[in-house]
Amino acid sequence: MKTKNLLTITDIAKCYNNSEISIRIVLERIGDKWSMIVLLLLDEHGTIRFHEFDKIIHGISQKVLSNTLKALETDGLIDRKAYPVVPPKVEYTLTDLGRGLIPPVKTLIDWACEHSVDIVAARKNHNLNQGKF
Amino acid sequence: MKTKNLLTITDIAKCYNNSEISIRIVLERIGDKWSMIVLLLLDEHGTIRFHEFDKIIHGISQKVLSNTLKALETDGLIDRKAYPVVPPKVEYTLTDLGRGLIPPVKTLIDWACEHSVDIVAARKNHNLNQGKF
DNA sequence: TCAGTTACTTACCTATGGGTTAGTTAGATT
DNA sequence: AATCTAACTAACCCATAGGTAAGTAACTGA
Repeated sequence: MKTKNLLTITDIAKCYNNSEISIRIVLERIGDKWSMIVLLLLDEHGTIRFHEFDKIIHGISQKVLSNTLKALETDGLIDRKAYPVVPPKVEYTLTDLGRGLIPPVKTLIDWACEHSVDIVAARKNHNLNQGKF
Repeated sequence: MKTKNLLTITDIAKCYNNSEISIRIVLERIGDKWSMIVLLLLDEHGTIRFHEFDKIIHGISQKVLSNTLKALETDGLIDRKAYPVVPPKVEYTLTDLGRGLIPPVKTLIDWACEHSVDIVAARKNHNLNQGKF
């Protein structure tokens, strides 16, 4: 049997002059439930305070919001500025690095908004063929 | 106190003439550990058989590979063609829908390969400042 | 007859993401 | 003295993603 000359994911990544780690790092950071949304909102608003996020992102809990912001900050995508006042005031903004991530993310979202209908249709169709529903 | 006129994620999505559901649908599909990698490999190779995936994707288990492929097929991103032979032969390819997803995904990966270094550096720096390590 | 091949499933387990609710801090305001 | 506010943290729980190991189906070739 002739074996195809298969490229591994590492090979592909090497074409991009980098290892598969790069891909994983970014996927793990922004592939979660809220990170992309936080980044997009910051891009729209410029600056957002903690309790503002809490209000405008429907369904996120304070704990998870806190975790998400902390992770994004740790990875240099957003900036946290705390004012020494009472009650506390903390402002979040995009860093340059985070701002750079916006275009690729938007490209993805553009596709999502155009094609999520197709995905849902395919899903429905597939389930019909499987006799579900 | 003057309240800012904050845009919710729904508002933002509406600018794209679509609901936040679109975003979530796509994020949930390709935000997992392996989907993007499978799509990229299919884009590179055109056609891949099950056990070929098994070999070229380092670290994926047969169960998870099976789940991933099934999910991508259900959502119309890849095509599964089974030949009635023994031992079995099954070929996976991208659908038109799946092929369309490649450019946005690559845009993201390009960014990842360029900037994962910055993320890692930020992470290290942050941990140093926190006195960790 | 028995091993080999391919594409899976099945049973099982663990780590983790994310949710809920309640508590804390500390000065400003009433 | 009591209450309010903003930004969290802590304790707890559950569902699920993903991993391991083993099994199955069904024909081929030795």
